[in-house]
Amino acid sequence: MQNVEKEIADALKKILKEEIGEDVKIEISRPQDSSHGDYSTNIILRIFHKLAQKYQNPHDLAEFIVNQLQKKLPNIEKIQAFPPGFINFWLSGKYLFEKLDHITTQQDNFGKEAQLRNKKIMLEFADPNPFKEFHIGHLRNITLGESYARLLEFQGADVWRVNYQGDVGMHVAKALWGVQNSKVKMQNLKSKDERSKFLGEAYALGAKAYDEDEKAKKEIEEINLKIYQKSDQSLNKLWEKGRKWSLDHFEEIYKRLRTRYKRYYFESQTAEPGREIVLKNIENKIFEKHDGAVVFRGTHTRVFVTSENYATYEAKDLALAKIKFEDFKYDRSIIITANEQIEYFKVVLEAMKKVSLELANKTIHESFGFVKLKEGKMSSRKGSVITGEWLLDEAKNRLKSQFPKMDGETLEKVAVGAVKYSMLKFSRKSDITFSFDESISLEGNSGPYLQYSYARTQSVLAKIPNPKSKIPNNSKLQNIKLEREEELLLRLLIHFPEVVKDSSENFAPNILCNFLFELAQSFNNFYQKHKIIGSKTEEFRLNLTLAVGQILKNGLFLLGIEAPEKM
RNA sequence: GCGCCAGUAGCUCAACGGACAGAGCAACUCCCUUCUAAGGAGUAGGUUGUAGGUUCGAUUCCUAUCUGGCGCGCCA
Repeated sequence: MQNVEKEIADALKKILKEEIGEDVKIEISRPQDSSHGDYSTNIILRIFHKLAQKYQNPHDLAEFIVNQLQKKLPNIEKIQAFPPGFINFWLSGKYLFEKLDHITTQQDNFGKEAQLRNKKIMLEFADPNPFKEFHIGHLRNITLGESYARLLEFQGADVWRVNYQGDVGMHVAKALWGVQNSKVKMQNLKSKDERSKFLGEAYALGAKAYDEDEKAKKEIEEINLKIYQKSDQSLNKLWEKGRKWSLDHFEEIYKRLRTRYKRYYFESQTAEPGREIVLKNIENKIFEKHDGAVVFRGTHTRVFVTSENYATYEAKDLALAKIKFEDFKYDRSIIITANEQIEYFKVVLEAMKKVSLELANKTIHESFGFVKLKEGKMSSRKGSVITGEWLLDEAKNRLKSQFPKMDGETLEKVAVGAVKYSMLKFSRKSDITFSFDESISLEGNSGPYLQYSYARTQSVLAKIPNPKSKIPNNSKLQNIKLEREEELLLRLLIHFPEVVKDSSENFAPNILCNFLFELAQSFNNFYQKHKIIGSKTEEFRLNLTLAVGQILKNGLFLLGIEAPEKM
């Protein structure tokens, strides 16, 4: 199908070039208010200063351009200049009906683009640390990451989802110290819940001791070194056991969240090569020795190898980039972490630029905001953490008490959908204040609202034996006089591909959330006012319902949320 | 101390430098003999932290200032 935005932009570009003798960049957007048309541009206001001698004001120029454009755009039936100088475009009925047809034909592929075809993208997200809890910050990370992966794939990219987990380092040493000094016996713990809870408590114990007790601090530092060197047999065993417990637990969460990783990377695997990279580059002055440690002087100074001679997170990341590239010759490598690592990555990338310019240029750090708790503070060192699993279970329990008859599968889909949506609907970079009640809300701008709207479309369609056979041809449709609600819905539907593209390019699932919410609202309004089955225009309305259902399904998929047929 | 980010309705958040600053929740009115009421229609709620500036136009950009969060050589 033709791309109307491009048609408009090209036509405008040509006319403006004749007027001012140079190329201008034209932006076509969807007006917030539907009374301003299906597409709009502010280009006249932007370039008016160049033609101020020839025209009285921007509106006059806009009028002139509108006249030039008339009849040049086959899919546009009305063009209008609006003060102070906007130009607004309305799509033709023919185009709208063709598009509707296109949606129901394309089905699950509707909205797909080929922008990123043949592009290999490495996408690292989640990054929970074994021995520590999978908390709601990780939940936001994994939810954003999975959605981003799907958005990129929808644009044609070949995406490798990878997960980098810190199985060595001070946090592990603290947890192991906690294990050794805990009264609880590991062999008594049978269930996965008990085990992950125990590890969380052990970490809290170790972290507290590290801060408050000099002797414990020494012991923890020793444990840390022993793990790096793998020098202590019994400690190794403990480490392997705890590590496995954690990873098994994480695996269950990934499954519930419908995320599958292509590769797992571990810090135990990047530490040594990372250290080597750094040591190798002291002589050429990229890194420098200072107070026994090896540091890099960038925007600020960071330690890459400690005076105890083990690699820090910084050094490990240098090796990770290399290992990743050996596995998958990526065009782009994206790492998703919380905002607090922005400055950290700035310096690591500065160092990487000197060590390996090629990899550094392909690497992008994308961050997201902190998840605050409305109900109180969260701290893993104090053991007062809301775990991802707890939240999912809590959502499910509350749902169950409200809908006792709902089957287990749907319960899970809706509960997970509610939690995921609550992480996606806000703009990615801003901190969010997280509330249980809102995160598992079923009303308003929520995951379940979208799922419910989808189920509603399916429920209507299920009443008709074969709704697809009821799709009329276009010539028949064009004589239909549309109701207000139908027209608004139809004119909204068609923007889905643009929204997906926008959402993908900016790594902003919230844009898609907002659109889907608006769409569901518009459909529900239509549904409330007009009877679908048995109406005079039943065929058209079924077709519209089919298209809405399809877009909700595709959109929810891109958010990583499942769309149940029934609720 | 330095740096980064943010302050928008009672609450939680939207708004490529654009058109009367929008939603959801909470409050108040209505709508189930009708395809799913997890729904729909409506009312009320704002000097966008403060003071300047740039612009045809500023929540958005700049400067100052206040408040909050985060980050700053041996954690990850």
